[in-house]
Amino acid sequence: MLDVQAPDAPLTLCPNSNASSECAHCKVRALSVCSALEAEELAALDKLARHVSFEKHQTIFAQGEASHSVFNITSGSVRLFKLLPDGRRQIVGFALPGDFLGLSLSERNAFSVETLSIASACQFPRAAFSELADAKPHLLRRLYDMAGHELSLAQDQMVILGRRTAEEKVAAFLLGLRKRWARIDGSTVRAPLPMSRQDIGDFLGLTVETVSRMMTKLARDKIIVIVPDGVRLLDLARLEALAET
Amino acid sequence: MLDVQAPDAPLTLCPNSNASSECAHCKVRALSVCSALEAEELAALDKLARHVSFEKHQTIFAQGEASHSVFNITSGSVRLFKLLPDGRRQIVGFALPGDFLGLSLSERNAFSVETLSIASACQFPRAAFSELADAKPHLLRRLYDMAGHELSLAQDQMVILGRRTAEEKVAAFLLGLRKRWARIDGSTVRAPLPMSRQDIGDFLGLTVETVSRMMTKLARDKIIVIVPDGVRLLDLARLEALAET
DNA sequence: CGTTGGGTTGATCGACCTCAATAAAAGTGG
DNA sequence: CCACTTTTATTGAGGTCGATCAACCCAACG
Repeated sequence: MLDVQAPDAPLTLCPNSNASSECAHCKVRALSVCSALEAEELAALDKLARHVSFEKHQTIFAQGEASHSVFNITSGSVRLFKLLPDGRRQIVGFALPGDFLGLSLSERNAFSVETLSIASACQFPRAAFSELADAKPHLLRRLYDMAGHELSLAQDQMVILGRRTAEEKVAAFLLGLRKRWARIDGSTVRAPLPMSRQDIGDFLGLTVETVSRMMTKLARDKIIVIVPDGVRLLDLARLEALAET
Repeated sequence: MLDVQAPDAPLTLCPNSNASSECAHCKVRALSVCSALEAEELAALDKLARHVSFEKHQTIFAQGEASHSVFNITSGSVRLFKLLPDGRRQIVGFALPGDFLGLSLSERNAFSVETLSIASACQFPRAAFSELADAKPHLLRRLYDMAGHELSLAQDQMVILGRRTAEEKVAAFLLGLRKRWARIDGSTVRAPLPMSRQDIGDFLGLTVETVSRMMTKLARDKIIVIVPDGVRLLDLARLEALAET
């Protein structure tokens, strides 16, 4: 895993050979699938890794296609979504640096993934990765724990989608996102929003307009401040009261 | 795992010793976590298993409590749900025979589980089960694959909750449930509904009344027939058209 | 600058919720 | 097996939250 946040990182595929011994410098390693692996396992992973970079709004893989690779996001962020035949879209998640794409290792992609910004990732061939998981129980356990965590987040999202009002949805979304950013950059009140209002709406089961209205309502109530590229959470207590679990 | 569907099975905890060598007779083995395990692994699982039975509407475990056990449902069915402080409820899933409860192996239960009918299960101590998973890579891999499958179902449910109309929700629910019953009893058009309309509503993000109205609408349109304890799916094609992925 | 892709705001509409009544089913005790 | 209660399901009438439709704003960018 390269240090992909170097400003001059090329927007191209890097040859596999470049990836070796780069895990040691990886900024997201502590957050990602690679954490808590032994040296030998990390080395084996390293051998499979190929570092890739993507432009803004580029498709990484598409729903329904055969799945060739799994990815570990190293910089930037992406949206995971499902499309209905009539064009309705449900975003099933956003992946931030350190997040893993392809936990379910299925033959076909269950959703599409597009970047929200320029982004980079470690790419692993799916079949080889699956075999490595079978050969390295620590890795498999790590994947299992991550899948359990994702499952739990998905269930939280079901509550949000099924039983919360528009205002509660937006509050819960902002809190959840801030929490995830906190792991990455330690920020405590800033929540960058690399995704559009439309994306937020498609994640929360709302329209753009409703998301916008709820954001301005939260801002008018002095609970958040809308800043360029994100929000600042002013009143965590009231935000949590709105999003109460 | 006992043959729990014996009509005179007592509604009590069975001593651990009774469970040994019973996996061989388990009716749900082919469907459950136990499938695709080697003899030695199955024996190790068997040693941890304790067979338990539950009455109708009994709580198996509750949201927020420390998690002591994981379960494999052997008969009957249960609802998995999350409660908000104000009483709103979101059902995050129904478990049928063969389904596993506790995939995420977390310290605290993320949801509550209640039976919908009399039910029975194989109970395993969580800590010992987790250790066994680390010791038996086949078991771990099986758990991982099941978690990936559950995650995929959860994402499908997000689409249903976020982007489908009431009628589509009910149609998708009935189709999904029939598919799951088909694995168990091979039935092709019958979908038993052990859960109440309220449960269905809390699963789909609807009210009881709306569920009832949509069911009668589907029945009026000759797409389903409402029968005691369930529905019969008359027109799979039209039902699938409504639920189209 | 014009154009384009968000984002915000307002007015109106409708799908689903709420409240209420009734019906049907499932227990329960005699 | 039958009154009686309790629970669950259905149906109707009316209200509301969020969707829809439609302007308008604003910043980025060729």
